[in-house]
Amino acid sequence: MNSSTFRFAAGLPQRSHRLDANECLFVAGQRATRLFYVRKGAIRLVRTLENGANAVMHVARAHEWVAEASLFSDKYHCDAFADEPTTLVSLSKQSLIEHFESNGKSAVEFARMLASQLRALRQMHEIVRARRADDRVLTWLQLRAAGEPPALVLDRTWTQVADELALTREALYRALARLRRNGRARIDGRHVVLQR
Amino acid sequence: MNSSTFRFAAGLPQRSHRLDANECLFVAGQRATRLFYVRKGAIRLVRTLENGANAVMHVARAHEWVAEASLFSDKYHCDAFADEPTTLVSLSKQSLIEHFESNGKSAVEFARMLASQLRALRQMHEIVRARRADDRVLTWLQLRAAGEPPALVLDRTWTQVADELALTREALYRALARLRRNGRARIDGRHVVLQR
DNA sequence: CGAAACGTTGACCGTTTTCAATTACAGTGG
DNA sequence: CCACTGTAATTGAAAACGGTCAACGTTTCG
Repeated sequence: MNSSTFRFAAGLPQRSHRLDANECLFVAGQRATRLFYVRKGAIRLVRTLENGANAVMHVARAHEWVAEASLFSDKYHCDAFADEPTTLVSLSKQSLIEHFESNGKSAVEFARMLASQLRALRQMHEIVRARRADDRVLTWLQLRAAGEPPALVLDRTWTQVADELALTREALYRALARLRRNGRARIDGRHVVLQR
Repeated sequence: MNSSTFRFAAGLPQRSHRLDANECLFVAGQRATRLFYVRKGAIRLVRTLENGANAVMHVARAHEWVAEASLFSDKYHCDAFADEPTTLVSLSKQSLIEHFESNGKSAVEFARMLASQLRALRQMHEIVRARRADDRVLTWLQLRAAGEPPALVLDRTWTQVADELALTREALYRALARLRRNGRARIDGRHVVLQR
């Protein structure tokens, strides 16, 4: 997903944007003429349901595109708000599509990025479908660990990991404690070594 | 996702395949030279983790592609098995990529399909992240309902819905019963009308 | 026709959430 | 340099919720 740089958009005119926390980037129904890329911060995509409830559809973080799908639709179908102070760049959809259509290699690059996001999301989706916290945590660690024995160093806080796994941080800490007790993993701060 | 027909692959040489239930389509590590499309049945993509555990990464059903991501990688990174008797067609990756690179419009079509899958999956992902069964069910129904009052007719069994929502069917029925009791929805067989 | 799957509900059990409290640490302003 | 504030990390106890098991009627399909 970090490979989602501008390789395929090189040379196209860009605009910069800066939003404060909770500031609105666009709302559902608005004509979608530009595609956004998050430089720093995060954008929350929210869909307002018929009964007024809100469903968060996605949170686009630094180095991710915002609603790539809108590249292919006339209107945005979500509201977009900054989760925190955020800087973005944007491209004209029209010029981007024209660029792709006349430059297949760029289009393939873009498709490659979409496919990679899809693969990553499928992974997370299957993990979150697991019912027990231990399964989610262990699978997540295993998918990230490398080497013999498999090991990794976290690049974020455990609290953030808990959120990704759709667990409370308490549940995550307890799962980690169990893994440690059962000898399935050695965990020291952000360093993890899986056993067996 | 059903729009993921062969528009963008028209004219390219294709091969047909037929698998029995549990028959293997490919294994992780094998060179990925062809891209598969499910005509009928379903293909289960399984990743075997370092400790021998299996994680189902995805189930590709009729009218879906199998591991589009492998279009961009040398090797398959999952094992693929037929969930039931399944028929597929396949295309040479190389000819497909060449086709895309020289024909931007087709590449954009392909990207459009990937983006639509991504959007759909993000939706389901956010739903499954919800902790309470009622929230998952209600959000799922609201996203599908249309009209005034919002209503829908299921195109599948409630058991299949339960699986999509990562709930047991019992939990789903109880959630439906609660929605009915609270007056949030009128449910009769596969017909649902949301209230308020 | 019979078996398998679907639909539905109750009781009980296991796991997670919630609430609460404590320690540790990093950044901030006086 | 230090008290001060906010967040992360950690654990316990009680409450809420979904899973599992069980039972039963109904529908579907070979």
